[in-house]
Amino acid sequence: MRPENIHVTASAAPPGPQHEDCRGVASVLSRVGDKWSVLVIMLLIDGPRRFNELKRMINGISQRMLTLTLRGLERDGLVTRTVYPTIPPRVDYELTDLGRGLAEPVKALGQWAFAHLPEIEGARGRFDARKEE
Amino acid sequence: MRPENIHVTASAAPPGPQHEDCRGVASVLSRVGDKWSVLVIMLLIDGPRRFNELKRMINGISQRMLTLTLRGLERDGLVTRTVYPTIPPRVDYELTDLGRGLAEPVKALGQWAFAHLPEIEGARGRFDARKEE
DNA sequence: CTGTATCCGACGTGATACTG
DNA sequence: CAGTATCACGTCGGATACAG
Repeated sequence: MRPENIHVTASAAPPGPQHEDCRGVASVLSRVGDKWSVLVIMLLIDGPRRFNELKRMINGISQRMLTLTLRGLERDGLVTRTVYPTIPPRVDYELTDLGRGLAEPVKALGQWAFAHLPEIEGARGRFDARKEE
Repeated sequence: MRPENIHVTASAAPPGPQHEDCRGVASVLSRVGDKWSVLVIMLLIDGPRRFNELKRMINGISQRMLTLTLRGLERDGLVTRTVYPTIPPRVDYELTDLGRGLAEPVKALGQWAFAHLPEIEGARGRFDARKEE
């Protein structure tokens, strides 16, 4: 997210530019669009998880991506990272209140998506079919 | 969006894999994460718009990206594209019922993001500050 | 006006190897 | 176990030029 000018948030019409809080909003939206972030949030909803625990649950994510995803979530204050200096080391990730708050609208969106999947996939099919003559 | 295995949707816990509708859900979520798509949807909420009208309203989007974004939305059945074979040509884009439906949870998410921007940016600032010693 | 085609650099992502 | 570092590759996105 590094666009320069955007003019929305819930506005419209030709009148003119609005604010630039949109950039911030956009950065949050893109986190939702991020494949792994949403997944991780969902998995953390009912309690803290360890690193490899998450890795196994997701199946298909690389170590690298999981690390980056968790860092991003931590940076945004959505999850906490607590290290137990035992050996072997143990790190727990847990949703913050903020994270749990975000989970709600995200779930709503997910449910909408799930409910309308047939329509969307149908539309895609028709669109694609029409294009290849 | 071409991951292979994901195990969520609203689930959790170690139990086991779920379905693979998640891939579909993920594809919808990534559309929301897409910077431009959400913007365009918001702009179309109160009526149809022409191509260049959208282009001007967004300011910063390239012609290419606007075209691609609109194609994507059209493909998913979220917007309709109607061509008036006048000269010069005129093309209107309008939200479908499905598109308007999607706009709702998206707005909810946008409002949450807007409301919690301060917290998030604060968290980011603290996180970044801590890292550079 | 509304696109499509091409070039090209920037970034995201997975695979792999190595460290505390 | 929980990361970091490096590399190689593919895609995304902007700029530009051109077409209907």
